[in-house]
Amino acid sequence: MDPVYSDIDSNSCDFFPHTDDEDPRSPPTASPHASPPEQQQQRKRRRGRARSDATVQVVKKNRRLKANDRERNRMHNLNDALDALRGVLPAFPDETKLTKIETLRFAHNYIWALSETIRIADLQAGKPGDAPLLLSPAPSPGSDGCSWSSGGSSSSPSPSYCASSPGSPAPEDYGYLQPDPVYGFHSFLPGIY
DNA sequence: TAGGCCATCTGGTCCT
DNA sequence: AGGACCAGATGGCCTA
Repeated sequence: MDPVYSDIDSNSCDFFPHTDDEDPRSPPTASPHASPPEQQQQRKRRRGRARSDATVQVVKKNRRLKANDRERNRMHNLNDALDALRGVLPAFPDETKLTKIETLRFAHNYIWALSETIRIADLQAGKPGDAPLLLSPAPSPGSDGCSWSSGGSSSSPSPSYCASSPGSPAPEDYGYLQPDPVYGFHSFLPGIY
């Protein structure tokens, strides 16, 4: 089990074990002091006010806990979608799980590579005599550190959005599309080569 | 030990 | 009003 989750369990298991409208941890509001009858009404009013303040606090807290729960679920859904995306991307032999940002960039590059493959295949279909040319086996990073040439094509949109992504274009990122010395570029496009 | 990655909390904003 | 979304803050875990 992920240690984070165990941590969550240990820390937040009491965050939402009950419904929003009840709070067993509500602080007692009874005053320990006795008071003269003439002050009872005032006290009552004051106590009523205090209780409503406490109630407001409890309501706010419950609302916050509920929002936290929703936010947690939302992020879990996001992670599930990310896992699903990892599932359709070509797996690496070392089974290293891609980080979130790696997954997104990989997916972007992968889609682009597949699109290029289709586009170039269509071109080849129109020119049957030519030597087979699919994807450029060695995409070269552009000056932005993230785009690369697409086999001499100038019309195809090479992946460049990530250039605007802060902190990205590390060389190892577009390495997904570079020929791997061990597994080769074809490992990037299973079933096509 | 520093840095990267991650999950969670939180408050703000926008939308329905 | 309440939910969704977002970004910043925080702390834990892991690895070089």
